[in-house]
Amino acid sequence: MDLDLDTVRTFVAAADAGQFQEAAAELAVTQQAVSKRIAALERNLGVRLFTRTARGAELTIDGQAFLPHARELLRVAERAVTSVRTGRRPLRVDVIASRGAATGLMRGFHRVYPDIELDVVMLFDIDTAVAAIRSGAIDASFRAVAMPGRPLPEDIESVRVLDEPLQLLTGPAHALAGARSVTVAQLAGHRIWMPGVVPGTEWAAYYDDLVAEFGLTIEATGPNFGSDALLDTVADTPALATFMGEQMRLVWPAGHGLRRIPLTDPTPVYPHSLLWHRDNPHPALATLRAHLAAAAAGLDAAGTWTPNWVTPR
Amino acid sequence: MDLDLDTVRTFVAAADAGQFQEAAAELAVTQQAVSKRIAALERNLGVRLFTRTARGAELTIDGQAFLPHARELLRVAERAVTSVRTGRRPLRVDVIASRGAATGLMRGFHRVYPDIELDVVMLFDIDTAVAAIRSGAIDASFRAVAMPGRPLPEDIESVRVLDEPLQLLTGPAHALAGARSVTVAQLAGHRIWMPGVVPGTEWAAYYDDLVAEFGLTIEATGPNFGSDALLDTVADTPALATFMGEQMRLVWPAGHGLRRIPLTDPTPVYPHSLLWHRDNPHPALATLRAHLAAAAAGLDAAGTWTPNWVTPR
DNA sequence: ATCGGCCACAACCAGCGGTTGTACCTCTAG
DNA sequence: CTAGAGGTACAACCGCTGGTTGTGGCCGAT
Repeated sequence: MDLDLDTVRTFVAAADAGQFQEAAAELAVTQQAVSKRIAALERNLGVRLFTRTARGAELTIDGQAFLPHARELLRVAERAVTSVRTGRRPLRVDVIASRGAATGLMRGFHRVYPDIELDVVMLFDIDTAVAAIRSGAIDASFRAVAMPGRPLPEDIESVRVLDEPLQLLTGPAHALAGARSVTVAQLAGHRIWMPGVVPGTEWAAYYDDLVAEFGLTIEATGPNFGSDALLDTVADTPALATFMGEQMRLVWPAGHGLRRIPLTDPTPVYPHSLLWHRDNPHPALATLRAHLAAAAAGLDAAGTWTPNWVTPR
Repeated sequence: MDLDLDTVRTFVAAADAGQFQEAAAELAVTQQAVSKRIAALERNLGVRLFTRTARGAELTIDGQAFLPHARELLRVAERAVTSVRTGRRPLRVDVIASRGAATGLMRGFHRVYPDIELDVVMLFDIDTAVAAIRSGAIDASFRAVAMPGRPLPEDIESVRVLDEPLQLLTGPAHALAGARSVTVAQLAGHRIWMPGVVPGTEWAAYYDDLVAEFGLTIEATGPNFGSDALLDTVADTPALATFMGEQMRLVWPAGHGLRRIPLTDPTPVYPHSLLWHRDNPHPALATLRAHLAAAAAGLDAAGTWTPNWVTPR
């Protein structure tokens, strides 16, 4: 069984017209073609959709039930096409990780502006994102930090939109597992494991600064086998802990007793910025920027830490 | 431009597999067929969806943006097909008029149980509805009243689920237009116009009883040109008023100054009942009945009027 | 440098889905 | 009652879409 959108369109036209002939005229085909399409659709679905009368065709109950689904199908097909049509396409935003803070911000935006069509993609790194912004392939990008000593191109604008506090993630047997909160100084001497942090990226620079300033021990070695494997290991290893953004949503392994512990004194935060092209005329981009600016106005930098090279607020 | 669902399915399979060969194997076609389908899709959309590499094909940014729409399209197509598949199909409910109280009840049900799939149809009269319930073409029907002296067949069960108060609808120049509420007795001598009430139906019987008991003047004559025409006429004719269910949502003609005036002493109510087949095993039907029973428990019959032949509460 | 894995292009062919022509049904008008 | 209008279905025909097999080219790994 496979629906054919042309046939579905024919069905909707016939249902609206109340007869095959008129639908055929609208669709610029012969009445016989419509008759055959509907017959094929009915054969495929295994139900009768119209009762043929002397002055047309009217929907059966099955046809009535099918009609809204058919309309929805055409709507979705239309949206799918416009999602890749250049010009008046949905706002296309790149987020850094599907469960991170950027996704949360976009969800919040969508709640406030449900009528603004959005497409979300995930690019590999900030260089790809900047190139995509310049080429117009995307309209905006959430990036955690700017690289030290490497300013953005002049035609790319950016603004800090969210500071996401870092939390410590430990297993139940970890020495700090019972703490309600932990100061950064207390972490000295504990092993912090951050696999998958690629040297040379903004993340590596961020943790390098954190280590240098507070004398932590961060092991960035080892390949990233995915967050599931990371969580399993942390849960089972009393001597290991890791960092994680406060808003990161996890597929929480049941019964592992993992703890999320806030960091204080100061609280290291991931600075999230929105990047876009100076000349991008997409109307929804202005709305997004205004929305995020309003949301960011409530941020409080007191007691937080970031490397000194990040984009200022 | 017209999407082909088979092609879209191929696109999703290729995106998931990361290469055309594996997608081809899953779809039981040759690699060349997949290649041609994707090429055709890209040509139709006017964008490149994959970048071909030596070890497969990975999504472009456009491809990433298109992917969720493609998945959605397949989901909707799947739902469309199941909506007419016998067995495990969505709960199919007949409502008496698209903007009436029954629709409101179903919306409330959908809010509480958003995961229960629903299809709503509108049948012509109670006889059609009963036949459809007995044949299994629909699972339940909202009907306003039972006919006097014509009990439901034994295999059809029903329960009162809502009493919808009647309101008076007048134009701005009507004698009662300024009233906050109107007693039924005050209506004596005023012309109430109810075009489109077909003699012999439950509606006709309802208004016959109302007339007989309170001495009103109801004109049921004339064809029904639709609610728009009715509203226009009522708005422009000082001597005319009509009845309307409290929950009826109207396409309110702007600037016509129409007034909805509650009726009291007593308040005539449309009794809405849910009808279903004794032996219908659809699990969602039990949920709907329980939901409506809970909602109906809060009804208060004090000060209301119905004909004495309606299904008791 | 060669091999393996993957995608694209070419040639071919079956069948889907269109067209025209016609039959049949039903309601209505004379 | 009959004839005509308006609507749908069936039959025959055919072009083109979309599959197949065969083959070549590209890229990365050994």
